Amino acid sequence: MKRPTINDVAALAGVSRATASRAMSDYGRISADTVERVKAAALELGYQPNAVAQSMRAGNTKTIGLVVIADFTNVFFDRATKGIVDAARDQGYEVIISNTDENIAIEREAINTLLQKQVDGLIVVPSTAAVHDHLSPTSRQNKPLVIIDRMVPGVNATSITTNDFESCEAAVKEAVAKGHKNLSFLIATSTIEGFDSEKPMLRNTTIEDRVNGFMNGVIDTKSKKAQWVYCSENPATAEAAVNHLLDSKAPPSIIFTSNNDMALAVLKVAGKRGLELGKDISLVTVDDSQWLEAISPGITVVERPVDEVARLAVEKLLEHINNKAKKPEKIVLPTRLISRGSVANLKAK
Amino acid sequence: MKRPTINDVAALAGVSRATASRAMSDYGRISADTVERVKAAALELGYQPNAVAQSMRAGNTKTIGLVVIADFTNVFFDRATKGIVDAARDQGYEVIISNTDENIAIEREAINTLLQKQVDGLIVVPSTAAVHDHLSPTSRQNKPLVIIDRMVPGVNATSITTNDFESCEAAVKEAVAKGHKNLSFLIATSTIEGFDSEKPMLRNTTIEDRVNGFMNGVIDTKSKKAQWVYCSENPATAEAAVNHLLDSKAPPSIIFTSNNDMALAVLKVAGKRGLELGKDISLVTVDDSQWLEAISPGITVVERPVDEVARLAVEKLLEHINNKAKKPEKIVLPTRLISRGSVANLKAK
DNA sequence: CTGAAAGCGCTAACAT
DNA sequence: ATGTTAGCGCTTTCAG
Repeated sequence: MKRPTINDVAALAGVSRATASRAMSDYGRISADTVERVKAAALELGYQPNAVAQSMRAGNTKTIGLVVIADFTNVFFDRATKGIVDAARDQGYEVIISNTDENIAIEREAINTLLQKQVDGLIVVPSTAAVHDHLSPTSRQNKPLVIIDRMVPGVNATSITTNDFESCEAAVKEAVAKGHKNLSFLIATSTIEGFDSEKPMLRNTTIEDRVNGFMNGVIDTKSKKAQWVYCSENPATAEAAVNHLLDSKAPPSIIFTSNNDMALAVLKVAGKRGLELGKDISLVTVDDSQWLEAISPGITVVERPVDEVARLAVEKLLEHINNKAKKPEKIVLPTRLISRGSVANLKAK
Repeated sequence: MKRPTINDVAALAGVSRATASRAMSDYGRISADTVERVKAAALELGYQPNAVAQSMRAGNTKTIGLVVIADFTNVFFDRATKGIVDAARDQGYEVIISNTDENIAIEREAINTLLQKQVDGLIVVPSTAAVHDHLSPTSRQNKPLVIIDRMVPGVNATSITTNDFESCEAAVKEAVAKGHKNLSFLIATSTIEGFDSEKPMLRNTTIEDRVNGFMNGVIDTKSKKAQWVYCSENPATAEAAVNHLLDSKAPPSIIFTSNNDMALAVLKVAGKRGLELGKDISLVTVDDSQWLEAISPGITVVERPVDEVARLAVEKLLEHINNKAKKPEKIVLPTRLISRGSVANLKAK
């Protein structure tokens, strides 16, 4: 009743298990006749090789570990996950997934567990740029590592990120060109409670990049009025922050949000206040989703090449695993501003 | 430069590797003194147990395989995946993910690979109810299996599904109560090309369940006019199907869609035609997302308890893995109709 | 309380 | 062309 092993196959075929192994993997010198007999025996027994034993012997598991945060308000990480799983499978690798919920302690533990399970490499979305001792070559047993979505300065590993700066800047410029003079920015960050106009420490380079892009847009366009609100990721707080903006003395005509959590808050508040999107209030966010395009008006967005990020992450990781890669690379992929109806053209009036 | 093994720890601590192993796992009779010395040695060397070797010995991997379809237009599978990964981790299990894109050949292969990797159990979203030889106890080496989202009649395994029938029926009744007399149904199915009003073979019980729920609603409310369109999952085709409905002699006042792909098509077409949702055209769909609630008007939806599905799937699977489970169960969880503004109240006029 | 030895299933040197 | 043997790293009898 137990799974057949290569020994059973060998016995049935009347050969030694070394021969059986050779026959199954088509290596070494072996007669076509034997191969056939062994394969027939394997088929008859329903033999399936035990990958754990193979890993034990070979010293590799053909498995990579993915440490990621799950986020259901944008499809970036979901699509990245799918992209990575699919790309890995194409190369004969499976993926073990860990979700960190952006918690560094969980991230640490996840990486540890993955290493104990002997993954051949790691793809990580680091929860913070501030702590990275657990990503050092020693901590990761010299296993290859590719960091995606965010950079972690100080870690000697390949990273695949996106150039959010430029498109965020472009978004501001476009809004100003359309006549928006009173701008506002709603930035999500887990480093504070509630919301505040003071810029706090930002935990990751991606958000920093977006903020800088927005900022530069403001400077370049010489916009006088620009309000900044940094806000915790809590939905209720986000709505409060939006209300705060709209209740200010000089309410903004447009809100740029750093992610879709914040954009949802804007939509909700707009709905409650009866404000029409793209008319009474304008909105720009980051990370495209199908629904952002489908609703009316569609929402203007900074789109990031998530499939490309995923594809490259696997490609680069495997290069390192197979020792074909030299030095770590810092790859930054371009983003794209997709203009839709959520930004009102104030000049047309 | 190599990872230290238990032998290295034993050597450093001056004990046999059997003793070292005992010390590390706190089992058997062993002096507190030795335990301390061994653990100190382990710490000094940065010893991490090799889970592959442990699996080899123990005959289990503390890993489960998840075979799922990725779908970015609704969060059901994404959230299920997260729920499963998190629940598994709580119990000390990791999850290897395979995406099938609803392709039976890939599903077969994925299950096979997972079994070769010696997962302790499988959670599967079967791509079709029609084929299931690969899910039989023999094909899966008698490894425990839990099927989610859809039932596969004929497979002897625990399944966790949702009762979409009732809420879909309720949705129709509510719409009729609001004065809708001309109903339409847009059902996604991968079993046909293009779209058609003839009911094709449906590949899974979940869609079947929704159709039956809608159908029963029509019957119960004695609605005379009801148009049915079965449509391939292609976005362009879906839009064409919506246009077809709206261009018919008696255009429906409401469209019930079987999933969010179809709902997006309705939104797009409505946008292009300048139809206002919840006024000129009404919409009900299945599977809630944050954006369905955030936009104005919100979209009425049949919500399924995805987190509960995930939690239960892991719970039941582990019961089977630990031999605590008796017979396979067919668990059906209740769904809920969430009414929002996308269904116009025609009687109020 | 601890050590020696066996063995999980596999493959690659090393024979023959 | 095939068989014998060793060993990947670990845990668990079995002895002592």
